[in-house]
Amino acid sequence: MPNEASLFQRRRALTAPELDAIPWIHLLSSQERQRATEDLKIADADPGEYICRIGRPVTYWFGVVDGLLKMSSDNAEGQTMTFTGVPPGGWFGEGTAMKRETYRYNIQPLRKSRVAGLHVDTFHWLLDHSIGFNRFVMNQLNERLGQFIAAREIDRMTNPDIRVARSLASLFNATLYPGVGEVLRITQQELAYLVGLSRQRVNEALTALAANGAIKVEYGGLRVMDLQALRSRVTFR
DNA sequence: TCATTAAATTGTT
DNA sequence: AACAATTTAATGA
Repeated sequence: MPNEASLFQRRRALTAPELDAIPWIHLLSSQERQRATEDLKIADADPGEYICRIGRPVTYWFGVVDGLLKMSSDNAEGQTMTFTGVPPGGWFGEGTAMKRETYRYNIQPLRKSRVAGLHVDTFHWLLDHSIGFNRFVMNQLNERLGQFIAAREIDRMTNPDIRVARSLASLFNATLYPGVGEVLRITQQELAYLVGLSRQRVNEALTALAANGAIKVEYGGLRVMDLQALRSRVTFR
């Protein structure tokens, strides 16, 4: 069984474009950036592999460079409950990293992904030294709070079309996931896992959303045409 | 670079 | 859950 300890055994340094794509790197001074760059690691993660597990002590603050991850936890009955997906540009675990506690959820790739990691000690060093970094983390926490409130609302939705629409709107959050852009790379099967519907039903919902002009369905991905419509549309058909 | 083949994804029942 | 149709990725000349 692979675990997070083995993940960064396959690590390597980041290439220049990979480094450039990290949203917070540009907020640092040259000195801070140098320290962060020296510590940053990147690794390929396979589907099902654990990037972090509930209860394990925090060792890294993680970011998605490429691919798609899912954040989940296990409830009392042992059932797995998926909270959300994490698309490219997303960084997570800052709350736990700040408190140096143990992870509160499991993170696994839905497909082959490239994951970057910053050691928790370096994370704290940046918190102690960089105002730009603090601003990023604060903004991140604030946005995520909004996400979790939205997620609770989504859970109460019974209409599958609306569930899919709102979930998509969350994944297209430009602040939390700056790597996504216009096109979200996600298959209908992957989206089905995230929203907890069958692939068929997701396909039907996507067709309806496309008919409304909110998105365009592409092979292996979705293009946003009207993000507001995804967020606010109350009913379809 | 192009043609062929395999694999992945989508649309539908 | 199964199937056909479509798109992409991989392979090799």
